[in-house]
Amino acid sequence: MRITQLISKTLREDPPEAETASHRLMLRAGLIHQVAAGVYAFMPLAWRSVRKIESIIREEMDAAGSQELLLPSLQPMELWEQTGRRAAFGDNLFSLEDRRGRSMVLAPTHEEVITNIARANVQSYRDLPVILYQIQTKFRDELRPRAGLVRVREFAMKDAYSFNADEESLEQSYQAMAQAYRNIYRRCSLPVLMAEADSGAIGGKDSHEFILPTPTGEDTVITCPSCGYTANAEKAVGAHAGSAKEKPKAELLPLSEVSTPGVKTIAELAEFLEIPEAQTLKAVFYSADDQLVFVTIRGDLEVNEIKLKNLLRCNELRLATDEEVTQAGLVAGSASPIGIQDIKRVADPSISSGSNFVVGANKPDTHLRNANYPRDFQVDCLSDIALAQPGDMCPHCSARLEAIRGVEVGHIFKLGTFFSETLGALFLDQNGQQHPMLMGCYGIGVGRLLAAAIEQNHDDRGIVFPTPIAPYQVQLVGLNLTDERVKEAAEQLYQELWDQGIETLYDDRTEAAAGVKLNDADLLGLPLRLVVSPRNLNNSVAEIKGRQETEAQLVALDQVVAEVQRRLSQ
RNA sequence: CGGGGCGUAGCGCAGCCCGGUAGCGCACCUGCAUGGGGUGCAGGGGGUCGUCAGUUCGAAUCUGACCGCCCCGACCA
Repeated sequence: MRITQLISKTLREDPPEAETASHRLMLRAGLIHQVAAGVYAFMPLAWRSVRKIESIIREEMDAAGSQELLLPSLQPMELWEQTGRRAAFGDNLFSLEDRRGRSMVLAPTHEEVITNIARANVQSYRDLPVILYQIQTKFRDELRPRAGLVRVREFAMKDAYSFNADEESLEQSYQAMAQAYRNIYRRCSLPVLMAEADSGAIGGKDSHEFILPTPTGEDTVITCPSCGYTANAEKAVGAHAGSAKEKPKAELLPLSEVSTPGVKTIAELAEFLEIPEAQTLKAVFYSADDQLVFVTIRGDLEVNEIKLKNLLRCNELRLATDEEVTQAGLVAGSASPIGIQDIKRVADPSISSGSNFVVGANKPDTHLRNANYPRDFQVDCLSDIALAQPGDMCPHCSARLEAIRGVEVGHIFKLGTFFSETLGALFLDQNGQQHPMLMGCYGIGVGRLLAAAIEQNHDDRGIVFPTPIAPYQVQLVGLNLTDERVKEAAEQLYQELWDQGIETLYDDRTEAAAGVKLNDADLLGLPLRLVVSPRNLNNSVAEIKGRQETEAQLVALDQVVAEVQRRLSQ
């Protein structure tokens, strides 16, 4: 490919809207073009990378014994109502009407359709296991697209679905997919962490996320530097500092009121009374599918809304509004679990990890000292709903946990039988007994993988493409192409490289200054750069340099192709 | 949906307060020079000023409504 034939241009300056490195560099290098919020066109260079990533994914999926197929994106709404996922996805579901007024969905994922395909084609345990996959565009009307290709509304995704007769077989499929994922990341030069993850409200047992660590990531994983325990913060279990094991229970003192004028927050309360935050209990109010829930947790901890949502089995969970709280007769800032009866009460076990806590009195400007569970109040449900924090103790080895930000570049689930039961995907076992198939699903975002690869592999000059996913392997730069000798030599090299099957991008611009060309080469970041110039030509050499090397190597012109081949095969 | 910001040439921005010929940089076109890290000089093309309505002799500028985009939060199989 010749740069003079390429449609996209590079930008000299950083696009101001781009906050993350991958977004900024992809715009500057002319890889992507935004069409709407969270909707991007892939320009020719990026598309070459995407196709390489897809090839890697296909190779690993096929090697793991799964088969590719193609599924429709346009699906009837009824399918989504059958499984209840119209409500589960809510406004994230893109929907439309056809000319007859039938409601249709632009599929955000394909479990419903694939399960129906399994139902129609699998009748016997002899047909199992089977793993199917697709690489297709999916649609999700995200509240807020961001960071270029990281969170978008239309995106290519590889989704694989396994159908198994029993748990053991499901575990095998799950492990095969996990290994395929590790292979894919390795080939894309992505050092990912495999983290235990929340499996969502609908069924599911095991679930793991693959996280690429980066400070600009939108996910947080909690990890143990000692034993390697790694989990998404939504899922992670941490033993909080100052919990019961460390502190023997003090003698329970009688409840007493204390005046706390103007004190609203836990921080203010702790400061006012000169006690640690862990010596208080915090009240938080949620609306779970429009039912008010009173949550109590130790003052220094935060509520993990995912855990709470799973516990309550609700579709929509949000903080209650001030009106809802007041209407329920609660006093925000001084709310108390003591004396609450008509409201659903949920608490974290941390409320019994000490004694003689300070809580609200449900009277303005007043709190109570020496509250103790269960002496002074009861709850409907006591369950771990706390957000794990760095500094907590690892549940496996008791080392201190750390927090890492990252981008989710893959997610695998054991779905269980939710879809197969709901949609009737049944099979007969050896004994003629009918069972729902066990299912797993395994997703990887293709565009996000490209963004993650750039996020991980760049420097202050531009992208540093990993060779397997670089749009081209070599950037051939001709300096001063008005010099006929240079032009001839460069053209000849260009021809020879392609003759040897080496994907080469040739900067054949005659008018661009040397600095422009060299900077563009660094920005695009192909693995190897070849420079042909009058200076080199006088000595019958060309210059070869790896993207991350500081010194170029001089190679005799007739040895250049061999040297390129040698370097690329390393 | 809450908070903040922005829509003027392909991109980045000024002009708007104080209404009166639409401007700058990059990019693009022509010519000459230059030729190893975003080079110089000269000339040139390109804009329904987001949309609609209103005020006015006259609106990029004032008023109103709507639309879109970005950032933070909530959300995220």
